[in-house]
Amino acid sequence: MDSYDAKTIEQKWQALWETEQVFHVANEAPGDSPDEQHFYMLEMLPYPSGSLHMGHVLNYTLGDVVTHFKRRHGYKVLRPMGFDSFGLPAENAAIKDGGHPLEITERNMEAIRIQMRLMGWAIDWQREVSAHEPSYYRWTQWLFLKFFEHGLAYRKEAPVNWCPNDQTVLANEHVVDGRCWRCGFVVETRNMAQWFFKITAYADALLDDLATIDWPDRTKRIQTQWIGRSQGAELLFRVDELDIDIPVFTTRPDTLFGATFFAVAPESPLVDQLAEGMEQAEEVRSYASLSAARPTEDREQRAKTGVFTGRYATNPATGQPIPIWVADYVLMEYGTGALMAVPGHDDRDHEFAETYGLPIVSVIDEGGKLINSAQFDGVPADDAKGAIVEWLSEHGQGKPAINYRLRDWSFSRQRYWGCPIPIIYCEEHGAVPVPEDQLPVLLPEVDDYRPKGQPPLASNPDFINVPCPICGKAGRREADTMDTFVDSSWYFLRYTDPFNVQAPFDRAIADYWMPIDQYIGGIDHAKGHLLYSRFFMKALNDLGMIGVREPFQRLFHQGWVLLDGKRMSKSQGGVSPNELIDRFGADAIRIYILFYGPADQDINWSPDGIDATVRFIRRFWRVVHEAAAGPESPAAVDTPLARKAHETIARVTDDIDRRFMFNTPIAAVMELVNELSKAPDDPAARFAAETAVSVLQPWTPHVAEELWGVLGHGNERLWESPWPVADEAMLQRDTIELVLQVNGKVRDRIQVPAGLSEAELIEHARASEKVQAHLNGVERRVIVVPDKLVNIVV
RNA sequence: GCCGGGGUGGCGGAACGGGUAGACGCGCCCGGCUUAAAACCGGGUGUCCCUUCGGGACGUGGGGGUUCGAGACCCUCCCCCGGCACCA
Repeated sequence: MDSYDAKTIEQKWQALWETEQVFHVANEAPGDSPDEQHFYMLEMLPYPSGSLHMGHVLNYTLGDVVTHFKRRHGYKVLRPMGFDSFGLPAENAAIKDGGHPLEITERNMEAIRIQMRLMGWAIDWQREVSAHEPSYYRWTQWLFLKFFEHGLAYRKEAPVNWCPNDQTVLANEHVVDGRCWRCGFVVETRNMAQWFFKITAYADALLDDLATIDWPDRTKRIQTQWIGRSQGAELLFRVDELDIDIPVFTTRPDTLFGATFFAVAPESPLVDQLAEGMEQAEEVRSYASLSAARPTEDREQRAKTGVFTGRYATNPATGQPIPIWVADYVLMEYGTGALMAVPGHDDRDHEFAETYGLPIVSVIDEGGKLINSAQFDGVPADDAKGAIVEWLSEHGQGKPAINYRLRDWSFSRQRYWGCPIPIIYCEEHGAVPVPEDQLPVLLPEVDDYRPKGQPPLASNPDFINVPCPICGKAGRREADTMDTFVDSSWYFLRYTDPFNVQAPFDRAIADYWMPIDQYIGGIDHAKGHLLYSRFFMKALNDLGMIGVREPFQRLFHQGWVLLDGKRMSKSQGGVSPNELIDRFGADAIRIYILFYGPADQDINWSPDGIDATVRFIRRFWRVVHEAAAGPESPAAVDTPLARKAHETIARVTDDIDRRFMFNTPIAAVMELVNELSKAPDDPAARFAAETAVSVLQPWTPHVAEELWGVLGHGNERLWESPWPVADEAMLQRDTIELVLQVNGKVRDRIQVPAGLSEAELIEHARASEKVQAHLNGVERRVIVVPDKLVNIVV
């Protein structure tokens, strides 16, 4: 017996897998084996800003176990890999260290490919896709044009989030606590013409379809809250002097009779209109411009302020005039930018009314019924909501309405390293799409891609100055590039058909594989990537390009690998998977990262225990070799060890398949190996060894393959051998341990034959001396759980 | 403020439908092998008490409850983590 040498074994099998491309799956010709079971396994693709860290190792090893498990159940498994290769980190690295983003990106990609091969992950490398390659982004541009054509991508001037450090606009999803999610700088609001995807058109679909997918509740909740659907009403408040009706959104139409003033956001275009011609016009305008300029971040911290415009609106319920104020607690971006203020039933309105001495009227009593509300007095508030809206709607002053928190996705970025937006601006024709046959619009070389507030592409005249596709007169290309989240919103579709030069993907092929059966990635993408991709899918479905409406049928979030309490990242360094592979071997690392605990739980990184994993593999190696030296196990051998082996098959299978547990199967195999080492002469020893090797294979594909050969299966390939099936009969026990309790306390444990009647079990219980010692008193009751326990209550 | 997740030995965790708490592993202790160490092998290891063979009490963040029986269910409090947040 040779001693276990991870490096030699791992190199040997990795070389074979690569040479024979064993993890490649081909697309069937249309009509071929339509009944074949297939499975699309995907983990979120890496961002090549450095090499992989232990968080990736966890992510991709999880996917790898599922891949092997499904393959060995006869599924045709698509498990591709690619790179989210456009984006700021590569560009920032290039600016910092010199060099070109392309060079840095491709260098990192190559390092990651090498790491992935060293880990032994079962990836179909023939389908590799990278966002920055023209063969890919050509289709990102093409999809953008389709969206543009159908009004799903549009350009408008709007207040957007500006990161002063990265010198670019950010989507709402990437502003965290008022700061840039990448660099942590406080985000400013700027008015800029920007490109948006009309994700709000799908707000309801994005909410409703959550019911159709198997996702963690937590993630669904994050998306639900982010979309923020509120049911309420739109009510009109008339300003007679100006002959206008101002709409407001409210979720509490039942409190309308208590609306004692009206408030408008400082940024609202109404401010000018209201102030015009009033004696306090100057005061109002300067208040509005001052408070609008305040960073949103501290707006909520301060005491509420406001100024009276001198105008009045009519409360549609009471017919009374109520003063119109401009107030900084009114948000332009929510509802209509104006609100009816009900100080009696809203804390914020109350605070404002106290500050400025405005009337406070209570319209709901302690019993939840309306008061001071004319004909609605006595109506329960919940019923009054509908009743009041209905009453108003008869006069055209209100209607039911739904409001969302979700905003359209702003995706233009004033940076270099991204997908160019295929639009040409013409004085006469406006934003003109680049004709399809001229795609891709290649990202040109530029000398200086440092952020200067102006997009770097703007300073490249050869790129910018092009004729208008419609009239041929001088035009200008769009100089912004796309958010990288556009690239990653459809990459999983390209994997299905990566070489297509006619279309981003063939619908029949994509329909065959989609939706993704199992997606694995970090929960940090809950309201970004995972929402954007769902939007893309729905839009593509509506455009007739794909047959499904949800991209990720089942979703799992791996936990974070923490180093000193912080998430591992590439920049942080510290733990290099390469070094660990070199010292301990990939199989040991794979087991180590999955044995730590449940996969959705965070891991506090510590190298303690890696030694133990290597020790286990060595022990496994030795015990299997010993069993291999012994005789073949008879076909239907029935010994305690054989039963343990069957039980292990059942446990491992159930743990992966039903429970998505990856740590407990390792423990189950360890138990089997422990028993095997204690019973080397058991006739089932060889069978037990084969079982252990076979079910551990998804975790340790290299050493398992090697040991499969040692056990005499050298002509087979374990990675494509059927998953073992436990014999039900062998899972039945003929004796069981009966727990004997008195008053719910365990007093004895005895071995009895399985399947005894209640009376027989009670008889056994009474016969126990240890039970008898505690039976001092009147027996009141006996509880029997068949084949499990007897509890005598005295 | 609103919504949600979690708290089990010295440590990571197991216990899946209310039925043996602590599987498996780390660490530690004892022993074997060895000139020695490493490696490896065997045994022990929740806390406390009965000097013992054996046995007993307590024990899953605190308190209370339901139940023959609670880590699991209910109420309440404490602590940690996440999402949303002047969202009308």
